Amino acid sequence: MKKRYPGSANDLCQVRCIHEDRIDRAAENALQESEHISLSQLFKAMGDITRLKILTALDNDEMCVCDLAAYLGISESAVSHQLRQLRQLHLVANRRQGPILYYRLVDDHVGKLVRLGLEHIRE
Amino acid sequence: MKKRYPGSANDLCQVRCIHEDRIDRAAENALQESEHISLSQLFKAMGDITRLKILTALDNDEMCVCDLAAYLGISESAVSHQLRQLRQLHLVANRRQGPILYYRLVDDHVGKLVRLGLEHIRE
DNA sequence: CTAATATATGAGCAAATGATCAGATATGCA
DNA sequence: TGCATATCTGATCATTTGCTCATATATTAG
Repeated sequence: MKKRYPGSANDLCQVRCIHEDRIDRAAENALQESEHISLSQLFKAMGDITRLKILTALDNDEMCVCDLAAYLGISESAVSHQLRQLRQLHLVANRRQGPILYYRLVDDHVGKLVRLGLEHIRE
Repeated sequence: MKKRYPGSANDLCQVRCIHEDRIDRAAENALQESEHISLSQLFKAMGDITRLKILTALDNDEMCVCDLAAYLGISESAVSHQLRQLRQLHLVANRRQGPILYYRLVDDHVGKLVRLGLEHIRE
């Protein structure tokens, strides 16, 4: 049941396309590429245990960089690097009080994602 | 305002602990280490764009390996490798019909996480 | 201004990751 | 049994990643 997949770079390349209709349907219903990129960046940010611990810690209370470093047992530099990523993804924000930057979650999306994720792993 | 953080490996190491109370509270309210590990594995699985596309495709309909390979434009081997990871995390399951394995989402957690994630990136 | 604190940033490196290729396993049919 | 199809798996490699170290910036106190 070999088929030639239309649009294939090389017509001679026989792609084993069992269900062309499903492939087309998947392509039609798919998210936009930009959405897939943004979504994967969001989940990737929460997919590192250090960043995840930062996020779950901030879900309780705002904390400064050296608090987080002491809590996590890693250098402040490492925390700062990770916080920059989380900032760029609009997951965390900060407010300055003198020399200290207090970080917090931007909104409750992270909290909801964590709770939903816990549902999955606890099943 | 230097403090020595109790439990520090080296008592001479002066950790800059501004808010020891917040650190203690974060530690008390924290998820278990095993939960942090499992959660980060879940999000990491969804944090790769190829795996995420597999998951969102399966959210529409079950598909076999070569369907997914054609849809994604990568080798069937690559798809199989990623599906193994998703299987091990109980995100996808399969049923065999002859020589073909049809993959599907195990439950709706992935769909919910995706929809929640989209809320965040669309804000 | 100078010193000290708090954080950010760039370079560098070891470890993790995702893809491909080659080869193994499993199923169905002649 | 022998062959083709569908999938899986191990090895390999280039890229990405997260940390540390050194250094730069920003704020406050003296």
